[in-house]
Amino acid sequence: MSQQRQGSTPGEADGVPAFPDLPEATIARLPEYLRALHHLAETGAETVSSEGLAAAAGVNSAKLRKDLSHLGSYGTRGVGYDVALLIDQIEYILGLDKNRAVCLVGVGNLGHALAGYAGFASRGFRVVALFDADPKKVGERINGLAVQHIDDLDRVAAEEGIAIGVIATPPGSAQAVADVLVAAGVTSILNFAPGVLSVPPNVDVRKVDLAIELQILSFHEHRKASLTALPGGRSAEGGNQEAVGS
Amino acid sequence: MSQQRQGSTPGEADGVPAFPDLPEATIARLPEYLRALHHLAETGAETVSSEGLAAAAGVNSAKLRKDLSHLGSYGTRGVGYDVALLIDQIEYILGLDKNRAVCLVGVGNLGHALAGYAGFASRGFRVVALFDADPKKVGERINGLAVQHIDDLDRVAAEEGIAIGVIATPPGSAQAVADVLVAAGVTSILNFAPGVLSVPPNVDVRKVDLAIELQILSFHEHRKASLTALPGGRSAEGGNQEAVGS
DNA sequence: CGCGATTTGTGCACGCCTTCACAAGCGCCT
DNA sequence: AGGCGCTTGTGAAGGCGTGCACAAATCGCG
Ligand SMILES: NC(=O)c1ccc[n+]([C@@H]2O[C@H](COP(=O)([O-])OP(=O)(O)OC[C@H]3O[C@@H](n4cnc5c(N)ncnc54)[C@H](O)[C@@H]3O)[C@@H](O)[C@H]2O)c1
Ligand SMILES: NC(=O)c1ccc[n+]([C@@H]2O[C@H](COP(=O)([O-])OP(=O)(O)OC[C@H]3O[C@@H](n4cnc5c(N)ncnc54)[C@H](O)[C@@H]3O)[C@@H](O)[C@H]2O)c1
Repeated sequence: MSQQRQGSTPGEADGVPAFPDLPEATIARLPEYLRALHHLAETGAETVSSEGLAAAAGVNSAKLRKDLSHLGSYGTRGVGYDVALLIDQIEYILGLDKNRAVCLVGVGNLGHALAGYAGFASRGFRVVALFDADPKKVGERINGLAVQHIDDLDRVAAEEGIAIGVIATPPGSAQAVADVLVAAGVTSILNFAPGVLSVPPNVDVRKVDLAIELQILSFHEHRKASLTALPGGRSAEGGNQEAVGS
Repeated sequence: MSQQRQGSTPGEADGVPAFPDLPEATIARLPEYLRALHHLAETGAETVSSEGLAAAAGVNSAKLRKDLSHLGSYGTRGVGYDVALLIDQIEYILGLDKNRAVCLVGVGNLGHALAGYAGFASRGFRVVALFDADPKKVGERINGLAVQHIDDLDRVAAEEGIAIGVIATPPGSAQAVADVLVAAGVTSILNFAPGVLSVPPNVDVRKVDLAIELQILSFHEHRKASLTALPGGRSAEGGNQEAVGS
């Protein structure tokens, strides 16, 4: 009710707590901090300094402090951050305490691997439904979950309260599947099919394209090769030489 | 004008052509332009305007023009860009004309899917070797390629000239595998295991973490939910397609 | 009780990236 | 041949993110 922009503590038992608008870059790093924190917690650490956590997450310590400062003051000067408390905070901000329901569309080569992936459940998500358009796939059970026909998506999504959908179909079907998901009320999509999806502005799309990742790496290979080729004149590329630098 | 070494065509028979240092953000988008261009080429388009290509790639047209301008002037004012020429240009810059050899380590749930993925070959990469530490997996054939023991990685990488490695092992093994790859002369790594890899500065690492992607989506779900819970006001303005590549 | 060691939180400056707006260039039509 | 419409390429401005450097805050200890 009294949600002023000055609300401060998010753990507030006030129904709808103040929601800080974090920079997008910060949001993208929070999951990495969270993973590092869980790892620390398992090793028994109770507190951690910004320096230590930054190292575990692979970032600059100043950046980490600034990121964490955006979600409130949860550190103690001279001591560090309380690991358990920080985990709760980040999980709250990311909305992971909701144990969100996720559905997966396209149980092919990749979808099969995703459906059996334990890393989802351990990080705050429940895969509650699998869909495919191929009648031969429907009924197949993966990890105790039966593949359903995509025509049932609308109904199942409503029943299970699914807000996040994962697309693992061929590129040609991705837009159609996205349309089905959106029509079913899904407002977040993770897309593995190469290509651009068109969705309403209230729907968030993130894409994962392995070929793009490899092509970026390839660029740097190309760049590195052209650099090493400059001084010597060796036409590299193909023969592999040992690591230079430290 | 301000640049001194510029204007060199890629097909230059000069051995080592000038290599423009593109902004990292531009590099990350080139693969998306390339995919869109291939799609256009298949539909028979000979030229495309910055507006049209930008729409196909899901970006702003000014951004696209600036990106392309970094690799030279390959457009024609009043007409647009020559599709075939631009494809060649981008593929050259990304080093895709080399048809790079890639190896995959960890033929488990995910690795199996990756090994059978046709999207690598069609986008400029050859998966030439599969490795695993499990004796039961060694010898298994996937897509005509036999799984080899990771102890052979060093030898095979040298034979095949492998510069790019993909890690699909459990997180606990990822660092050890990275060390093996680096020792074998691999200078680019795509890592699917959650966690931070430590590698020499001349080695590039890109990571793909599905849980992170979902958690970012979860944050936006949380944000959207808290907005609709507030008294009226602004409905989410939301970004369209955002792709934050690492 | 006060002091020094330690670590957080942040003001600030810098550089990168995005976006706008428009002059320059090109082809086509008259 | 000349003008007109279209599109590229780019200067400039603004915004965002990063990293430095330091004051403020806290704890432990004498
Ligand atoms: N396999 C990989 O390692 C890999 C890696 C990166 C990206 N991808 C991408 O992921 C997607 C899936 O790849 P894959 O190898 O699993 O392909 P696949 O052909 O093995 O599986 C696709 C599945 O989607 C189903 N499908 C097709 N149209 C559908 C529709 N309209 N509705 C519901 N289901 C439908 C098919 O029945 C099939 O089961 C592709 O876009 C591919 O480019 C795959
Ligand atoms: N399965 C998925 O959909 C999925 C999704 C996202 C991320 N991941 C990540 O990808 C990785 C692999 O996942 P998975 O489900 O395929 O696991 P998995 O257990 O099915 O497969 C792992 C494979 O790696 C092999 N391996 C283990 N140690 C090795 C070593 N030192 N050298 C070589 N090979 C070794 C194992 O023998 C096994 O075959 C994990 O880190 C996981 O977190 C998986």
